[in-house]
Amino acid sequence: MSKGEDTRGAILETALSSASTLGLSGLSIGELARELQMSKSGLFAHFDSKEHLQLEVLRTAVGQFIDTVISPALRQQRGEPRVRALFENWFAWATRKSLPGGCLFISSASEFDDQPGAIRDYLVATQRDWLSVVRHAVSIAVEERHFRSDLDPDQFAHDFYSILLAYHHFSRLLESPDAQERALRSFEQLIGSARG
Amino acid sequence: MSKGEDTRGAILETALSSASTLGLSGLSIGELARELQMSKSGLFAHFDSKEHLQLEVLRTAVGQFIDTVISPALRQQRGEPRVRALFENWFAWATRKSLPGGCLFISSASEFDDQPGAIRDYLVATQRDWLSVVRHAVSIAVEERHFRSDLDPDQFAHDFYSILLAYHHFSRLLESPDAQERALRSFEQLIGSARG
DNA sequence: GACAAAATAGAACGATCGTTCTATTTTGTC
DNA sequence: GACAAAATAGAACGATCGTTCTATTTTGTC
Repeated sequence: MSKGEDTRGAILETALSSASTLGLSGLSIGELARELQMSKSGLFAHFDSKEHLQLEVLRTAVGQFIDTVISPALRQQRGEPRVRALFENWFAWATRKSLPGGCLFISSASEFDDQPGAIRDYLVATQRDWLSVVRHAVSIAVEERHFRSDLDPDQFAHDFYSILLAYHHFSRLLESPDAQERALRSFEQLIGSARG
Repeated sequence: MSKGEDTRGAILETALSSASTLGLSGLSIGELARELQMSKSGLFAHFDSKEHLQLEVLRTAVGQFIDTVISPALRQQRGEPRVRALFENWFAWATRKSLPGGCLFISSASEFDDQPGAIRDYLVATQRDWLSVVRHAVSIAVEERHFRSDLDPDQFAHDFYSILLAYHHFSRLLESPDAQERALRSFEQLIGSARG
């Protein structure tokens, strides 16, 4: 790994962490340079534009999401266990130390839902991918007869993600101490109704 | 109504609308002044600080929320009809023309969940109030024997709001055409399980 | 260690930010 | 319509924004 790639990686780590609390738009090249003790122009040279930096931050987050949430789940047994793993791993993701402000995808969602452009497009694609990973795991669980055959995997994926969205909202803004417990309960109910 | 109050009201209307798409932090006094064809300093004089302007925008939104969602629901029959009205009225709120960017409370939530201060405090208080309005309507429905007696109104309010949060996410970012239909279906299921 | 290439720093750009100050205009009352 | 009060405008502030340019330093290769 060359020096440049090293620096670039360090910048993206720091930027990801601060984007999770300040939002992607809240990122400031000057502020990042100060944190990393380098010059604005030196930092800028790695990305050519702020939007490109923001996209790279999102790509970094996607990489971590795959490593933390998706890949470990794929190593679990097909069917219900894998669906459960996706759910549990997501919590590990949303509470990991490198994301002090919670899931970057969720916080960026309302930030960019009205801002057309490359960032919004990438966010939308990412969310669609995530939903289809869940949907696919669910249809495998139907195949394996862990879930009932008339289950709608699309609706399940939707309800699955709803639980996570609500958890994020309640735990971060309202600081409800029972947010996680509630999410777990909702999830068990969802699984229960899927078993039929 | 004096001239000053008139202007102030017009500023808040415009600011609310643009905050719904750009976020509360995205508000710019210079940009607002341009839209309203007045001077920055003339506009500024009404609020004394940007944070105060942001708080007043939120207060304006709360007023509209009460008028659109809560008051009409309180005029409905106690019990399940009132709970239904709260749900339906919320959709009118989230799609109203003065909020082109959707519900300001939801978009501000992830924007300020990591920014301590008066705005965050006010948002938290607002969300708590809203949840307790729902909770109260639900316990009345229990009293009226529309819902089963062992129903947990707190959990119901949580699930109720989860549906709205998910709808907001899916309809705004992913532009799912079936988001509302899905929300309605989830709501009917929630009501069904509450009847017991 | 010479040397080109890669990485970083420094200074400056035009633009915009929120805010303060003073001057001017408009409003409402007698 | 005179007159004080209220509302608005204008100019300027220091700070920060993303970006561009040129100069310097550091890296990696022979």
